[in-house]
Amino acid sequence: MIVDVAIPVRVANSFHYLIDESSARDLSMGSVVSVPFGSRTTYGFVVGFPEKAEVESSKLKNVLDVLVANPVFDEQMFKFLKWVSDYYCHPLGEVIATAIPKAFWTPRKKIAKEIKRSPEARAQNPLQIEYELNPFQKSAVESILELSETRPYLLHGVTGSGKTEVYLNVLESMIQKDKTGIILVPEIALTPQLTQRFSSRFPNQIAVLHSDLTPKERIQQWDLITSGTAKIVIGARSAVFAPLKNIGVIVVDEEHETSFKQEDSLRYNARDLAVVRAKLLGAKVILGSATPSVETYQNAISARYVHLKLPERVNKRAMPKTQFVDIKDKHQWYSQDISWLSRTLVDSLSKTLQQGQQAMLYLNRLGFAHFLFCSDCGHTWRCRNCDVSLTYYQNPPILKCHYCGEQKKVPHSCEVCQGIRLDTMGLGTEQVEKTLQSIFPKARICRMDRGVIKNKKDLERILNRIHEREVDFIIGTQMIAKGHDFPGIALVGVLLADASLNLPDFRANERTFQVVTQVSGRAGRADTPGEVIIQALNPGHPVLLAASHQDQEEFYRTELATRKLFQFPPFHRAVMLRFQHTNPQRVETFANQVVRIIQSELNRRFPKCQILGPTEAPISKVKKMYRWQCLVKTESVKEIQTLLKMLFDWEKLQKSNVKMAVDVDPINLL
DNA sequence: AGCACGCCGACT
DNA sequence: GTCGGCGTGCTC
Repeated sequence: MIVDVAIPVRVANSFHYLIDESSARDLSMGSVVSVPFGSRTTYGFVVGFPEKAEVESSKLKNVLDVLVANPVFDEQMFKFLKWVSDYYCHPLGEVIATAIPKAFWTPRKKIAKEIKRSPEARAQNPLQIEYELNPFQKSAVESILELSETRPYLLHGVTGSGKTEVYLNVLESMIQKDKTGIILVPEIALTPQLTQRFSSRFPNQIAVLHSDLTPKERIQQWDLITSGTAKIVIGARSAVFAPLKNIGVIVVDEEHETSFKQEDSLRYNARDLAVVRAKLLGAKVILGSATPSVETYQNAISARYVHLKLPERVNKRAMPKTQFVDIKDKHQWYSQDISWLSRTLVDSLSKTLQQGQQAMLYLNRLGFAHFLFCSDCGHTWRCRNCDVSLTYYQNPPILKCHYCGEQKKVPHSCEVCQGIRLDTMGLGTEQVEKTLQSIFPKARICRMDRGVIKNKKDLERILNRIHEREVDFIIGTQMIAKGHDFPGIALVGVLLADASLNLPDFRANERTFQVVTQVSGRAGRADTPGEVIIQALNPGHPVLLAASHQDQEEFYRTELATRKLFQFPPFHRAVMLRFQHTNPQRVETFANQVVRIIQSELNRRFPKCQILGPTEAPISKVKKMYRWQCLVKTESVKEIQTLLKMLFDWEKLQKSNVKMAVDVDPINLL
């Protein structure tokens, strides 16, 4: 007999093997087998039983062993995995290996009989508070449970409007109907509160999957899922593949977050896959956000999705008051040499401190300063492997590359002219902390960024200190914008609000709008409305105005008009082709060749498709590899797929050793 | 992705 | 003379 085996390698096709009838009897779709592959032995997944082989039968080798006879995926899951493989143009074997990692199906010596609880589940709160749903929440839940509706839902609610409570109620109803659910969150290690709320509402029925688990914990959680003990899976993007049976709903919380996109190997977007998987299963899918992605928003207003709104904060907390400071204006500066901090903000900080309240400052840059330079000759320190400047850290004193991680000691003199007058430029969170500490010597200041928070424990410790009011000022990067519940923030300051508006990325406006809205939403307490101060070079920028007035419709209207005009997503689909090689000449030549071929093919078959580039990538060198890229834009997914299939043939024809990677629906254009 | 095969530089 | 560098090509 012949079996079709998908092997986790970077080769598009699957491979045929021979197996004798008796061994084949306990084999089925989804079994794992061990096979000879070239000069080595590897494993693969059985994906078919073809009548006859496509290659001459003398070439066929025998299956060596059946590793797992019991299928590791069922028919429905296979359909999904196949879809993923086709859509992202990624080898099926690698897709399966990504979805169902080796650790989970590798036969284990003893299967734990007693059900072990995850740390999250153990920390359950026995006190279960029943919340009264407000009318908006109530009607959202009813609408989602409406059986005849099959479209995805956008649950669009301002910060603090009680989206989680809606998820909980929907889940409750699903569990009653003996169905299960998946909750996808961006970086679960950073959202202990959400997990706790679910654990206390559904004791002993939760499995948690995220990157901070030990291998052992991970397997335990997986066992909870496959054994049917866990009815609800909470996890980061890979949880979209969770092998739950009878899924009734998939929730994507903070659906606009870019961390749902995997940026290496199989470049999938878990939010999009949630929609696809739910559709294949006939399950409900809920995308929740206070600041939906432009793609999702367009789907909602065009009625492809059901648009549910939660316009009110729970307990009717007032929205914060916002004021802008024009930081170009020297009169606004706190002092002559501190141009990034305004008197207005310092005054408000000082008031907040006096009143015993907490303030939060947002700046999206790690370290002390953007780069180090020599005041004598102008030399700047850059990474040897990547075409970027090295970030200057003061504590401990190092120069570090944010792309490859390489670091070195801070020099005392210039490596070019031996001058010793070294200086820094560009602001980072370390510097903000240091400066504020000198202005407010008594203030208790903490930083929240990747520099100080390495894991879940660090985060929990800092969150606890904030909750216990052991901290007055919190300085942070993106991390503070991400859905943590800070009950006592009276003041929020955004230091350089327009820094991110000028990135070479068609989503620069969207990102800025989202982060400013989200950070602003942290301000305000149950009893007092909060205050937001936005410092910017161009404080009148419509994106900042829209974010501060919470005038969302205005933002989406203008942004959608721009996207339409320039034929960007969501009106056109995009595929990024990335070329990499250690030799800059060869990448350039190859990228140009490929683009020329695509261009002629497009002219002939898909005149509406267009191709931009090739251009050198904005970060032209990373880890010693020179990077070129081009962007293909098309109106239909089908065209994209046809195009990509052709591309693979070309790639083979070229026999080039320049690496070409395909990124369907790219998020990161750098 | 691995892994082997193959053709050029510095070592006992 | 060999060890090993990584460029190239293939895997049912």
